[in-house]
Amino acid sequence: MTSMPPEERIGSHIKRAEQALLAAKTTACKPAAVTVPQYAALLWLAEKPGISAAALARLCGVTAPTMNTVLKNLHERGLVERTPHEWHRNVLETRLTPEGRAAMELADAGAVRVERALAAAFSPEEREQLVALLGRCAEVLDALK
Amino acid sequence: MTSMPPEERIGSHIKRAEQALLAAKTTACKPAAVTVPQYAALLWLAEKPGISAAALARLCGVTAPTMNTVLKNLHERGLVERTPHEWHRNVLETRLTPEGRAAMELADAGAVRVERALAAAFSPEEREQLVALLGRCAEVLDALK
DNA sequence: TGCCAAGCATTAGAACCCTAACTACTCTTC
DNA sequence: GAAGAGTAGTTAGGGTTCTAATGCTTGGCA
Repeated sequence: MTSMPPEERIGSHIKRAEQALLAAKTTACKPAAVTVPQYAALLWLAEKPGISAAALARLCGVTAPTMNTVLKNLHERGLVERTPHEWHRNVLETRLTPEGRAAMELADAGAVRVERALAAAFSPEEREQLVALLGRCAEVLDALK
Repeated sequence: MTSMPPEERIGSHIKRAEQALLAAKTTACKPAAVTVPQYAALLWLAEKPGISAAALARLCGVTAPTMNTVLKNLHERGLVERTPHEWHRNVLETRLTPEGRAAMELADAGAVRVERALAAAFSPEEREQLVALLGRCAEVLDALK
């Protein structure tokens, strides 16, 4: 009595691929003892040292409170340090510690391995198609908001 | 110093599409006052009344403890009922209540609306391509496990 | 000068999701 | 009949995610 069978729902295929991706990245990040969101934050921090938590949240596609908890966990483990900004007393500048950089590089090696394996499964044209089609998905769904 | 730019990572495009999908479905489920995972559980329960929580978890692609918490929330709100199985005393049969069915139908209307809008953005050939490419993604990533 | 909008950080509360571990029951096999 | 395998349910604990709300600082504007 269902109005639309699961197989015909494009969303279920997107979700399935994303689940597999998350699982693969989780195991890839395991040697570094960080989670996937933690790795994402560390990766952006390596590229933009001293960024604010709010800006980092935007880059990672999460909300500020979410990034707050991620950074809290990273800070408790000594992977990042947070120092007050010179002028904007309210802003905390976040940076990688040496341990944080090491963890990021270890996790990145695993993540890149996953990405390379994924990319290797497609021809350059297929890759381009896939990215384009996914982009249109995001566009349509965002417009639906 | 990053080994691979984000734009070249197929995974980031998959994640982006999935995020947009989740956001769209979340708003679509809002009139029924259920979350997306709750809607997924209700949808399968409508199709397979009396299913066990473990089997439902497998259908929804989550673990048994996760489904346990989802069902607990649904049960507290009176959307599902759970009765002991006749023979297998250990099994709890889960069924929709009338309120649960109403919520499912309301949420399903919104979810189908999202799926139709998504499908309308592609030609039949493109749709087929997208599903095939996503399937290959899941396959490759699962093999990586 | 003083007010106010904007941005940053944080807390609280709810929900989801996982792994790990434990308990209970059924069914098969010896 | 009894041991073991398999399945179901649950608890515990850590982590991520959201919305809503609060407090703080800064900079623009009257």
